[in-house]
Amino acid sequence: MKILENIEKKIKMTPQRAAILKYLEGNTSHPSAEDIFESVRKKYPMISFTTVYNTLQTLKDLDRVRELNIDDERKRYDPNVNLHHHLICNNCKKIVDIFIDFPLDISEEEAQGYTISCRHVEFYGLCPKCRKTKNKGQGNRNRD
Amino acid sequence: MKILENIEKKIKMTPQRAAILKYLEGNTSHPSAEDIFESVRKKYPMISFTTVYNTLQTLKDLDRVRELNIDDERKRYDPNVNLHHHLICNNCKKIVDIFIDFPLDISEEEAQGYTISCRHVEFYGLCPKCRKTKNKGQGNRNRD
DNA sequence: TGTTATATTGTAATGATTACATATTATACT
DNA sequence: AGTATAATATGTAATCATTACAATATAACA
Repeated sequence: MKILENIEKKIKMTPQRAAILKYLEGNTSHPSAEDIFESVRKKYPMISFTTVYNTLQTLKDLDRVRELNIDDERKRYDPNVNLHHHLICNNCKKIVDIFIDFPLDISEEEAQGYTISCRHVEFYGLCPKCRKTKNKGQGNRNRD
Repeated sequence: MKILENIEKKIKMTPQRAAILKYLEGNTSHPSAEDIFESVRKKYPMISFTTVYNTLQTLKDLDRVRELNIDDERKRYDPNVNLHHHLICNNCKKIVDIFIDFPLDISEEEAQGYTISCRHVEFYGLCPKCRKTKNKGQGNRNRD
């Protein structure tokens, strides 16, 4: 399901929300709240950071956005809520999707009494760009 | 390798560090910095939060501790640096270990040019205790 | 068009983590 | 054992992401 699909029926549509939704629709860059804020601000300079967080919360509640904890510095958001996994660059923090259905079933005993609701595989490594420029004093976050 | 093994040869040993190391050795509770601070403080009331963070940084640099991003509220630390995965309760944030070697190899194409250095599977769910007490206004972090 | 619930904004608060300057101390070398 | 010194501990302040809140504005619906 697309993030925008039928969303106007679920939430009150405002120009700010429309701009955030437009930015997120089909976006595979796994933006942080700040990324979203900075991008939307170009068209709506009056938008508030709080609105970005509020909208993300609303979208999370409606399962239209997934919050990722893979970046140790900030939360990242993914409008693709279908099952998939992620690969992050330890240097620039660029995240890419991994669409593989790994066998991750575990027994009840292994689950130690927990009821499991979801699974996520995180791959950590170095992206092609950072591998090339390693050992040159780099350490900057990706800003594609 | 145990966390304490040969560690005195690598770092300057102090009573504070010894207390932190003792707390971490064999600890499977995946404590936060605050957990460590509060526990160590019982014996060493003068210990500083900064010392806890500094020591954790030192241990990370020496690969004696692994920093976990699985809890969205705070970083958690694991003295077991051998390959394993984790299961977290969405309610109380209690984390348990999963010692299963899942097949997680991906092709070069699937890695999209990244050099992969490690893999981590995160399971999310509800622990037995929280499942029982659900819908009773609970929402509290685990404090075993 | 008016009403009203809901959203937006700006600012302030919070909470985790880091930076920094000063005081202390473990270690190595006489 | 005594001392030098490089590393560590401490306390406080700063930073950064995120959340709380109160006042204002507005989309949706009658």
